[in-house]
Amino acid sequence: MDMEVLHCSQQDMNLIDILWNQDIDLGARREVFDYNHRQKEHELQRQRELEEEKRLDLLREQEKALLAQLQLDEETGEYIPRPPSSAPLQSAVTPLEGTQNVSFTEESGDAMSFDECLQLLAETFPVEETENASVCQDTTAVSAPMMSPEPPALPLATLTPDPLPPPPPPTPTQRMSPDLEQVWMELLSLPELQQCLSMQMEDTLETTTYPLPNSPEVQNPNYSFYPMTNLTEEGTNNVNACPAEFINTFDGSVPSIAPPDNLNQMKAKAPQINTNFGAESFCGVFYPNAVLEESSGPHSLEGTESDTMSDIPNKPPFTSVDLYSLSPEDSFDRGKQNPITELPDSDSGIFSNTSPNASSPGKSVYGEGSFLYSDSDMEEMDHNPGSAESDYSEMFSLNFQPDDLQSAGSVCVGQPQQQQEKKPKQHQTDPAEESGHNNTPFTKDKQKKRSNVRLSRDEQRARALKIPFTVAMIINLPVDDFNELMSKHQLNEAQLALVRDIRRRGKNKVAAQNCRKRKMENIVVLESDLDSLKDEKERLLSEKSQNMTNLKEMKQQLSSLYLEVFSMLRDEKGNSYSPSDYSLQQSTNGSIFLVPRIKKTFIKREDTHLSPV
DNA sequence: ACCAACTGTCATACA
DNA sequence: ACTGTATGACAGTTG
Repeated sequence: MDMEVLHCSQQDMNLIDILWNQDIDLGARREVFDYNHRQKEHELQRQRELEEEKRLDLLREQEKALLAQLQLDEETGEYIPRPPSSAPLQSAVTPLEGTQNVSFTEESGDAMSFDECLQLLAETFPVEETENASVCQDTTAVSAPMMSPEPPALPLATLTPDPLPPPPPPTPTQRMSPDLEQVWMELLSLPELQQCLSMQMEDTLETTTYPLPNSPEVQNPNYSFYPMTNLTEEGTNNVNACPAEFINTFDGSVPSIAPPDNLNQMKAKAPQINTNFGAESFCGVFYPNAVLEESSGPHSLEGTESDTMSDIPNKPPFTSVDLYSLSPEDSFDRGKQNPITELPDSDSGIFSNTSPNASSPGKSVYGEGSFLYSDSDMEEMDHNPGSAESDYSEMFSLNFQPDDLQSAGSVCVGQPQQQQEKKPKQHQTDPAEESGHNNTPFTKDKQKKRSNVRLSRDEQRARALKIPFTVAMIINLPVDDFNELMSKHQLNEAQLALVRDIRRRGKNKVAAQNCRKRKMENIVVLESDLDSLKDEKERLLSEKSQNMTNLKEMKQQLSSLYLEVFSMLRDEKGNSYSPSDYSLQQSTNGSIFLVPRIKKTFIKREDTHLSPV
């Protein structure tokens, strides 16, 4: 294993060094370079995983009968043998089954060739799966720290040449012998296998990318990618860690990859980012010259690479400013007090793109992710009608307007023009707002402008009291984090009061917006109900009219029938009864009586007898 | 100047 | 008790 890592990394590092020496933009080149390698090795890894899974299935069946010691597989729900070293391997491998199966089933055309490759691999390296499993375990163990008994990943600050976070101690089978490694390399060179791998890579590119320990940048301790990979893996949990270079490139986008339920873990790990990483430590290495450029200009890579590549613009936030635990005052000053550095180093620097789905407007669940939004991101979301977050994008954008202004130029991806308009406006209106006067409105969106005014007031208040946090942080941090943040900094009473007021106002503002939104929705619903009720009323009236018509017709028919019956009645003398003198009445038992009308008056007075017909 | 709509804020109740 | 949310009411801003 180590040999393989060293072997691959040596080649890779040579290439990298060449690129470095040639002053090539490593941000792009490296990705392509590493990407291919990663794809290939990733495919191999997956093949090994699959093969190992098959082997493990056999072992399970055999050992099930033999071993009394059983263990419940968390993934499959079935009991599997628990050897000292294989048990964690199983649990580490099984999570990948789903992806593998999907990938295999999808490529029906090359299934045979791929299976052949697998078969060849299985026959050639019957024991190597464990090594591969260790790799996978590396990923899964970190991604599911709660589930795995393995020790946590290495401290991020600990940069060792060993790319693997400390998985369980390597067993003899986990290490690849040089011979096997050579065979592996030969296998990799097989055109057929490469074709299969390329097919697999296309699938995995869209879904997942796994970090390979023997990737060059990981291998080299000088590259700070690896810790970032670890970090990301920790944060993204099951999200299938991205390649280190990707993660490094869009550190800010990582949370967006993570499902909402992973935000908590992200949040838990966030401080480590700050404490263990200097932003320049890993960005400056790879983007010594590009950091500032990327932070101020559109990215050529955006849109040309994969979807995840589009998140590159989010890199500057992390590169320039830490999360809130990193000297907030510093970031505050940089973001607001220094107009020059405001563009790249604004508060939005601490924001990263996160799925807003994880946050509900009515709750503080913006939590980590919400305040990690950059305003430009929020604007993008606002301008993206098709996004799922469109419902809440307004509120978010309102929340983060101050950062929007401050960071207008920092991540000017989509609307540099508009943001450039906003920024000078902010500076001009700030003094004006103090006097209660507002200057010309530049923003098209009145809503945004107002929120800007409001939040800029709070910003100014916070600035006046030297509150070392951003308004967005104050408002959107969860209670625990907020309290923790408060406890970390010695704030006087005025500062505390202001911070809590800002938080209260910010939350209440959102609540008011929600309330009004609901109110409007209720009005719409009520109007709709009113319309439907009107329609119902019309329908019922029409039905009533129809029923009246029918009733009238039936009465007429009954009257004619009545007369017809009367015309057929005869007395003893054969004379017909006069309808004016007699009437027909039906008793409860069904019998019909001919009742003299004259006697009706009688009936009232004296109960006369009725003559049955 | 007036007005309507929008928005932020406060006070209060409630969970 | 604290925090967040909901909502009515009020005031400021804006077109």
